[in-house]
Amino acid sequence: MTPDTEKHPPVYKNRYHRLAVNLHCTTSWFNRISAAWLEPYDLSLQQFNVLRILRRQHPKPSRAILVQERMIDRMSNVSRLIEKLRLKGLVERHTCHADRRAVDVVITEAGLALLKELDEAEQAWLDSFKTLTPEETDTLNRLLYKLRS
Amino acid sequence: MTPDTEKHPPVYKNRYHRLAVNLHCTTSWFNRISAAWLEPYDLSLQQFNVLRILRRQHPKPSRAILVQERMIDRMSNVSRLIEKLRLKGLVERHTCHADRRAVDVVITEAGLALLKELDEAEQAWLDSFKTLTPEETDTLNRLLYKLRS
DNA sequence: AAACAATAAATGTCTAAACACGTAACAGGC
DNA sequence: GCCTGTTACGTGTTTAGACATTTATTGTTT
Repeated sequence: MTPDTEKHPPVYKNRYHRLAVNLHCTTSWFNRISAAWLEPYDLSLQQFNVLRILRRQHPKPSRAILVQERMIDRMSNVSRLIEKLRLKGLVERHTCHADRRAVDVVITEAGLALLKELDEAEQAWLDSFKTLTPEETDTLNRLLYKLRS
Repeated sequence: MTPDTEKHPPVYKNRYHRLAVNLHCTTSWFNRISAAWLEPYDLSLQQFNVLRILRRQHPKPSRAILVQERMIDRMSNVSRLIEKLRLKGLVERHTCHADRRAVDVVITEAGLALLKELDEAEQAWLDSFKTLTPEETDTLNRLLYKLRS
């Protein structure tokens, strides 16, 4: 389950080096469990997040560029991602009246319904983190935020 | 620099939900800075780690499957990854005498020299984490490890 | 020894990300 | 209105990852 790297750990130069390896393991682990919980719904974590961004604006439309700016993993491929959601019937896309370069994206009823279903399923995923106590979770949140700042 | 998601945060359901988003941001951030520091050496984090696994065994050869088991990001494409390192002259590959299904992989002098160069450059990368105090780093290490357990 | 299963690598295929570039629309200066 | 630069999006291409399948070799059973 866990990589053997943890059983045969490299000799850490110092605590910061240890953190680097630890973060690498964590990113790998996080990507695995995220993909796993969304897999039954045929969504990627990216797509899930875009849907949530759209829901936060609903019923107002969101321009594609706003979605891109708010995405966690920046990417230049928002067009393709939105197109995939559209093909699944989860969003609608209309060229913006005010600015015909721009695209207005709106989450559909189907999209909202899926998100609602996911909201419930999400708790099971979040429970993966319950190995940590509430206090530890708060500390981890604070430290991760500080790390990136 | 940081995604706008942090400036327009979603309404967190609870601290664990907040952790999920936080981890997503962290994985994204970590992948970015990791790729950035290795980019001048034309290595991926994966390739770097494989070289380190090989160095830990040096001068003994490592079988491909051992490398795969110790990799942090598991993947089925070890063959291709090793082939890329071989094309760069960083490793050598010989079919194993004892078991002709297996492949012995050894890091070359060039590979060792590159790693030595990287060891020095690595410190600059690790300094990215110095926003945390030593105590905070130890705490973070402990919490991340506990999180995945 | 023959048959069968198990193992170690390699490969094929499909999908997604990274990056650069192209295109259409707008905005401002003249 | 025309020119220039900028913006918003789309697309083409290359590369890497995920997953399944294939091939060659080894071990095991009878």
